[in-house]
Amino acid sequence: MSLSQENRLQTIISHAKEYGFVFQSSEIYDGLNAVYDYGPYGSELKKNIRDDWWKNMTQMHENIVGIDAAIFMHPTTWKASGHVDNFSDPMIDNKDSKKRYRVDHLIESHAEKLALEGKKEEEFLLHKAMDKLLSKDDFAGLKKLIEENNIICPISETCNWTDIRQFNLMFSTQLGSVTDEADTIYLRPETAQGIFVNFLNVQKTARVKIPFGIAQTGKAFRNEIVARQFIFRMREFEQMEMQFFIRPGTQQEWYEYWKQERLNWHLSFGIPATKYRFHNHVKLAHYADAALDIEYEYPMGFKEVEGIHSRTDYDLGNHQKFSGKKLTYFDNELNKHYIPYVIETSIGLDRMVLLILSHAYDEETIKKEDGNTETRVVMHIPAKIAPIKLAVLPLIKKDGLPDIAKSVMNDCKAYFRCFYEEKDTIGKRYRRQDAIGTPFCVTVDHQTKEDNTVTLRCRDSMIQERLPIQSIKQKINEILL
RNA sequence: GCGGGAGUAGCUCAUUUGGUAGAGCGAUAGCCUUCCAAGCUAUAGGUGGCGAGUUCGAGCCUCGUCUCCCGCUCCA
Repeated sequence: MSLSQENRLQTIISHAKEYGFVFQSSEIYDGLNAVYDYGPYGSELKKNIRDDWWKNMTQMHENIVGIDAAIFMHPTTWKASGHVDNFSDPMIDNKDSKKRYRVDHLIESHAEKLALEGKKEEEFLLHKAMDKLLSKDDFAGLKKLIEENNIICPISETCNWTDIRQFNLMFSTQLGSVTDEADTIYLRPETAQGIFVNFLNVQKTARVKIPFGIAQTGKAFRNEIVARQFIFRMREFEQMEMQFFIRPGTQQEWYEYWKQERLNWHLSFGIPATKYRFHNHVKLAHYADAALDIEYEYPMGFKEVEGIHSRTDYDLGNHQKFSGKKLTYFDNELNKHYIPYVIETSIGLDRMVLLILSHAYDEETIKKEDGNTETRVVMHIPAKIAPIKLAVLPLIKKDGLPDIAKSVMNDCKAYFRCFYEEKDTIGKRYRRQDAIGTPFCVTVDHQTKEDNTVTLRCRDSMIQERLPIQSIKQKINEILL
């Protein structure tokens, strides 16, 4: 690898733009922070990854079924899930220590100090003022309260504060007429809740028995404080999630099972295992009793691409509580009702796209016949998810070669994505396909007219073999499976 | 959000101390070509991220703003 790591992400971003994988959103208007669009090849790649995941999770696991839930959900969903309470606190930063605090925590700790000093009256008044301002979301008033009480940062010991900002994880909007006391609804911050609220619908209609899983892919939205590193952390992103419902008490074994199963899926793309590692969570989220990340070594270091969470009965239990509807499962073998436990596998599709781009991008130094060397930019995208599977190329655009090539194209295009091109020299066309990760090129030459054979050129090895024209379709299909 | 760096053609960059923009690659059209980007011809493409200010004159100086990268911070 001739590229230094620090330039590598930048190089990949440039390549992704130049060859139609990823564009910045609304670029003609200077873009929108941390929002990106997928271009012609990027959207194919993303779709292929999604399809492969879907096939692996549903088709290959008989006890997993899919759903496609709406992005909008009843507002109470997010109270039950814990998102409303856990992720909407006003925060303030100290400009000297650069530390960020929850405003209520900061004021509370000052109140405690007052209490310790015996200043009960002041403590009472401070609490009262804080509660009043908090209930009105009066951030300016809260900041004034902090300054008037000379509440300092415990680290820098200064009172040099930024303005107070609300970090609400969820994007909100209004459903129905705004003048009509419309309810605030949220864009889902995770797809998982669409699965949980449909638990009984799915279980009964698909007639599945525990243990079973529900899979779903779809967009989720998080108003990240800091969203960066290209498509790694976006505010609008796509998740591929599966919630696996199990008997209480069996979560450890299923946790281990899915940990291995999911890693196997990653390795099925031919990516070296050394590029992956598990990271066990020490601090657990509010819903989990065990959690780990599957991390991949991106250009910017090991980062989470997928999470495996043991979510216990937290979600179903809370939805039962908030909805008043029973969400239990009757287990015939145990002859009893229970709220199932859940193991979740949750992967970021966009992170997976970046993973593949990072893995695939290569600048090869190759020797030419005249002894000089040159650089070949090639995307080693695993064949089964490559945007284009086969490029069909007439060696030159006369002598009837294009007609034969077009017939190959027409013969294959119903089975996998093909690309036809006759412009420029054959070498140039090969390199163009390398740059977008097309694993195979078929070239029609003059010999084709004599014996109905063509050459099949492999992207990674650059080796060509001569094959009967009729065998191409089947050959590519076999490799892709 | 704080600190640092950066925004000039699709990409990589250049424009000597301010004088109204160039190159390579790429793209498009055509010619030539029997297998790995470097033949020939022509064409397209930039209100220098955007907006103000200073100046006779701003890509270059000042301010604001947007966006990207890095570090810190945050992270279900």
